Amino acid sequence: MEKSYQPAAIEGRWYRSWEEAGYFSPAEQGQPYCIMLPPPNVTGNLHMGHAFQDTIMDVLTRFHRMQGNSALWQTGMDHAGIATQMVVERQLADDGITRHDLGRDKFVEAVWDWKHSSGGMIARQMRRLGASVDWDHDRFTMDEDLSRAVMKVFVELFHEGLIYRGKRLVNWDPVLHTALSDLEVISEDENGYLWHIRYPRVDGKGYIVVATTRPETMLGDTAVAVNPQDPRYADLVGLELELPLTGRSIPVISDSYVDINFGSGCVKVTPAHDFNDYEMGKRHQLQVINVLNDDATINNQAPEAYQGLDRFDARKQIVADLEAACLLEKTENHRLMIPRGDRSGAVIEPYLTDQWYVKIAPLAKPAIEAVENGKIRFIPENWNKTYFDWMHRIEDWCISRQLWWGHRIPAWYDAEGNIYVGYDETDARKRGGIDEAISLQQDEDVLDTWFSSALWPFSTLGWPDKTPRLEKYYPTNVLVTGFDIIFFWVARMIMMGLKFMDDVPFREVYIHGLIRDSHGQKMSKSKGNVLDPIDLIDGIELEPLVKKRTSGLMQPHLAPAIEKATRKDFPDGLQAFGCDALRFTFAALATNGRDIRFDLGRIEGNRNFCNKLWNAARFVLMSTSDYAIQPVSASSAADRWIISRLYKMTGDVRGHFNEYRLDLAARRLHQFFWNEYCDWYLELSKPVLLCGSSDEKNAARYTLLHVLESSLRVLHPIMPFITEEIWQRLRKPLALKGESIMLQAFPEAGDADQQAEDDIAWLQQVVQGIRNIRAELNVAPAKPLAIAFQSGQQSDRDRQQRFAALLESVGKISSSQWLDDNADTTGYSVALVADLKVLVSLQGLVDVEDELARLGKLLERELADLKRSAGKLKNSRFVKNAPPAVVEQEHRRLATHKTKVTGFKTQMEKLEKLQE
RNA sequence: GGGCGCGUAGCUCAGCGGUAGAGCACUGCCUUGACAUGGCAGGAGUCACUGGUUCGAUCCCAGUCGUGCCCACCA
Repeated sequence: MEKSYQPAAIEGRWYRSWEEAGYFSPAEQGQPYCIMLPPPNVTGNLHMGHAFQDTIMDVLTRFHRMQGNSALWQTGMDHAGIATQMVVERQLADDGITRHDLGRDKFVEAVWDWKHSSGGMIARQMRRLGASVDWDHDRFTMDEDLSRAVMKVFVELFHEGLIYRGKRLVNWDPVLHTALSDLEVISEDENGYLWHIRYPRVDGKGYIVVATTRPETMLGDTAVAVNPQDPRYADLVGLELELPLTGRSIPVISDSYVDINFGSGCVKVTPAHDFNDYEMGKRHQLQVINVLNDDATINNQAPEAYQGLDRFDARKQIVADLEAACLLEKTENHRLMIPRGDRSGAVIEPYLTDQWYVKIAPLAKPAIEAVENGKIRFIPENWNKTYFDWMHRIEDWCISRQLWWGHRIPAWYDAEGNIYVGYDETDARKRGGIDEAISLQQDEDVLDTWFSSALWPFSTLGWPDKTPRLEKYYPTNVLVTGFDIIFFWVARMIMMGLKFMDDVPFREVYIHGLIRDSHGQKMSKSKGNVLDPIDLIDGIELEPLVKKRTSGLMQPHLAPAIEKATRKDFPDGLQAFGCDALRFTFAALATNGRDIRFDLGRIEGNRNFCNKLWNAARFVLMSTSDYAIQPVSASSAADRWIISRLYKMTGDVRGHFNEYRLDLAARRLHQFFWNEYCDWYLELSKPVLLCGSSDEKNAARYTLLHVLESSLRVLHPIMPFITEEIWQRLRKPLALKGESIMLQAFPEAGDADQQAEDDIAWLQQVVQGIRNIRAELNVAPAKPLAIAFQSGQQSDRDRQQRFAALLESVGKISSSQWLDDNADTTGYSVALVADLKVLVSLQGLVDVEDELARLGKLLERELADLKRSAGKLKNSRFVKNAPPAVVEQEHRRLATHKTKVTGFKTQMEKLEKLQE
């Protein structure tokens, strides 16, 4: 074996071999266990969030696969309507063409071409991560099967009255020229103005002042509203006002929506361009005047002077014109929420159009109940509150998009505008009773991407056909996802699953945190703080990293700052840490419900852990390879101890995996393997291997191998590659059956061996006492020491005898002896193990004063503890009220501290006498 | 305006009713036949603040401050 672990050499090899062997396909036998991969966008690159999430899912899948379950991790990709269309349009733009130049069919063809040539990036990256997904059943939301599912759902919901077409205000993206759902609109605080405008009274008796943040919409005003409780305007209601710049006049109405205390208390009402005004307009039967085109320029409903102007240019012009007409009372700075499209970044307009909607209330009700009655459990639990909040206020879902890439809406119109819905035109005709003579036109729109994603848990398994896979794996076990798509995806899957499968899509939803950079910032291309998981695996030099981060920026002027920050944060680029170190780091950071600051220190430490594992294996193999190993049950205290610890660790890790506490599992594994197996057991095995009897040697060799092999299996879900590589090397010495660690059984926990645990705990205390003396008194670590024991119990004498050889080796002891209780110990340095004195001969080694100082420090600590224990026990309320076990424990502590205090004190007195 | 988090060692984070933990960083010693990506031994925290409940609070409750996120129609 190499002297240090070289991940690059083995990772790709093992992944290929697993995939070729078909190990990722679920086993025929066993309890079904299924996780749905949240399908990444086909345009996407694997980012840290994916890598984190994939690691969690892979750990769970491998863990259950090793328990003999029929484990399916369903993979696939999402066609991501808007995102994908934008990518391809941008490419066309490079050649100076628009999609309209190509026409719909040719454009869709171009998207498919693009998908086939460059849509597989994420799948390749997932392989680098070791993701054990079932590639044989890879799915894409635009596949024929899945499209059939989409059509069926649409048609059925339509004929049930749960999908309808309606004209109302939607969120309109004037750059992409499509409607968006509420969720795709991001509102953020931005700086703006509040303009106070005078609307003159038609009767010539002065004017009313209205305050607005959007003066350009006044062109579509059809009323001014005041609060009915507002005494200032009570007698104005019903009056007509002159709408400036338009020549129209509009009424004053009263509506309790108006806030008396905001602005002037008068609101201009523009039903066509504001959601609230639209509602108000309905209440008062106001006229709805749309003054915008679909690209947000002013249309011909407005005065000619403004027609064709962009809305923001029109705003400037209108403000100027009002000012010129002395109708602008004042302009104030004002913070307001600006809605923007999550893809285009364009300011969204409320816009009156015909769109398709899902009537959501009937679907939401059972979906709420499923969480209420525990059929679905959120982990951590508090997310169900977020879920309920949203589900209780949910509005009908706008599902039509004015795009070309996506599932085209299966609706046809005749010349009168009647609607016919069916799987295809023939079906639609049949259902509507229309013959060939009447010509029909299919709806031009496609469905929201999330419409097909909502069906993912059953469409990927074969629905609407009753396939064995669907039968076996639905409902799935757990959904692993980020909180950011609880509304977009999780809630909608629950609704659709209950509606069409009559059962929940998953029993648990594990919500993980967001991966941030080491400063707590969200990772994003424009911030230039993105880490590529593949770079963490393979490593990257500084210059290519800088180039990667600064090229292709939307705002190129940010490049210098990004370059500077990158050079500061990663002066040497990134080292190659390997996949297992990355995965282990993700697991260790996967704490419940908390965002994650990704810190290079952590992954470096875990890379070292891989190396530790590698070298421990190297040692074990070097110590065993030339021998025929006979399996034996452990007999020595050390052998029994490490097995007892292994059992404990295995049980703990199982529990942590089952509770989605990958962080605790990783921590526990690290602690066991490094601190118990390597630091203690390996060291304890060395003297046995060197000079034990042949039976003892065999037992030690077997235990070394056996515990290593079991640990590898417990580690495998988190670190698949290194565990497989080492496990393969253990097959021969342990005569293991099976081809791969992937398919081995996950170890079972077993009973603790309390006697062995007590024995080794004693030995550790003695050794640590000696080491402390050595270090504190500056005795060379390699210098053999003469040791004496004094006082203590019979059990101390027994143990000292049984472990003499181990003590000599691990404690670097040259000789040991027992002293009478009254023997002179002034020439010694002392460590206490309960009432046993471990004495190190000071002769010529140290200064008495140093020893006094050392003992003084220890004494001080014991005295403080003694005082605390005594104080507690003196408190009668404590003794009376605390549980007996706690009081008992306090008594034991007090006794121990007393013994130690006495021990240190007497030794110090002797030394002080010596000094005089 | 509502809701959800978070504030524990220099840093990143566990713990969440019985004497404060890990990794990294730091200090000292050590190239010991697995590993210097290492070993051994250390130093380091009034667990944000103020009250309350309790025999006992980092942990439970209330409030304050700081900080992050989500939702929401105040023109």
